Amino acid sequence: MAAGNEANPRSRSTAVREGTSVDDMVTRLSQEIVAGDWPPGTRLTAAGIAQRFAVSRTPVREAFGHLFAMGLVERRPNRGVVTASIDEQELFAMFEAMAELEAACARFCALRMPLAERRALQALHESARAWLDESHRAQYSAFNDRFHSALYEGSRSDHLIELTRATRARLQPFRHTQFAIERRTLHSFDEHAAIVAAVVAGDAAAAAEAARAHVLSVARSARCYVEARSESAP
Amino acid sequence: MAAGNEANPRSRSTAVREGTSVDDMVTRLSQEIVAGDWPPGTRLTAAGIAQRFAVSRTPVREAFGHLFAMGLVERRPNRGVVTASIDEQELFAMFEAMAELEAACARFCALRMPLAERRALQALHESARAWLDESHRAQYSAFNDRFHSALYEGSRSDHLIELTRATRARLQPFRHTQFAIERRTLHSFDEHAAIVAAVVAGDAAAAAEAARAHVLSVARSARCYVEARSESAP
DNA sequence: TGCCTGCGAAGTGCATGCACTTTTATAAAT
DNA sequence: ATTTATAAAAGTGCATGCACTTCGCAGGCA
Repeated sequence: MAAGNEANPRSRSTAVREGTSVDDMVTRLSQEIVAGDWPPGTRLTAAGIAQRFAVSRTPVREAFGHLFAMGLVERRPNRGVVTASIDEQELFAMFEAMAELEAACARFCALRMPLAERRALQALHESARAWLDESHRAQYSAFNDRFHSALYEGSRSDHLIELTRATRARLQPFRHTQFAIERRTLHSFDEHAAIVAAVVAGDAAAAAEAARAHVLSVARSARCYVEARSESAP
Repeated sequence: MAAGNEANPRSRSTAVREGTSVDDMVTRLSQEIVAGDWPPGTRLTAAGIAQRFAVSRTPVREAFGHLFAMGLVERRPNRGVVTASIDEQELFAMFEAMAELEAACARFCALRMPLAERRALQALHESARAWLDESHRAQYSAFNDRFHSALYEGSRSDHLIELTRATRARLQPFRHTQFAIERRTLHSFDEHAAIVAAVVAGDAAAAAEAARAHVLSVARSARCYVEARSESAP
């Protein structure tokens, strides 16, 4: 159902003490869940995953712990883990929280970003003009990631950045689809422009409001997408 | 150093399948770390903890994973876990994020709390008058927890509530001490009053600002406390 | 004396086995 | 035919063993 079999029997001696076998599994599994390879509710058996990654069940259980902490799977005592399902209400709640987090980041940017960094943010934003056309969807998506990262980092508030990134990661599969919607790229660019203008002007309230509006706008697009998908395959 | 030895050899048969041995350890260890029983940087050995809780090292490792996810310990590959140390800068970053989170909660309260709940919040706040005196410090602290919880729940935004609670938990040991400071209780009460007034009035911006100011005020108290402690025992 | 080197203890990380629980398949009874 | 009882299969959760890594310390060398 998901990616192929990685049971690559590289000489055991190299696998031992690799030190990252758990992290490796966490990375791959989270990517797959987030990408939608495993439909919500899919049961993940320790033995199955262990075989796939050619390790024993012990590290797999540890990896499950990480995935649980990330909110990507649900744990039921004595009954294993299943991939988490996000219903529409939870999804909107997460976008709502995301909007507040990004608003806080934008607010701090407006308050304390150094002048050079404000100019850099503006330049980054302007650079996206080249990717506005539908044919450069991938490039615009990559730019979008950089833009939002710059907004987070600009807040200079490590814990806020951490929370924002974590929430963003969980929303990844739903944000990712937004640019499939007609003209969304243009709206996104305009909304970014409002954020940048407020940050450059040092207007904290306006920056927060613009960032909030932007995320909620993305949320509406995602909601359309989810509704469309759930109708097509109920 | 921390609590006593729980190696209670209850008949193995009851311990088996208890289903909660890991959760139990996580709860206890997190409480102890948060309470400061284990000074930051203390090394936690799997064997030691296993002996203390009368389990094997496997569930202990799983518990370590949870503690790591909570940010209470740091993990170094092949070198075990040590209790996390929060330096002053990180501490302030967390309070800063907390201020934004509570501001967002207060904002949503002002926007969407039902009338009955606003009245309940006001009543809860008023009830604290009875505990303003220094001699009722414990009662005021308990009230304070309820008040903030009501503010989170009132936001009606599950993910935001989750983030706020998680951050609050990590700040617990530092918030906890605030009421040791002279007259802090009175300031706290006044700040709460401002939040309540804005929420009741439905003024989102004022509610957010009042909540933010309140948390930052707590942060200043905590900072004084940390500075005092680090001077006394360097 | 100061720096490297190799040994040993301590401790992590993973594999495996087993007891127990849940689930599924099968058989009996109404 | 449907429901209930039962047994086997599948799978979780923990204990234990062992290979490997790290760290501390004594002895060799300059």
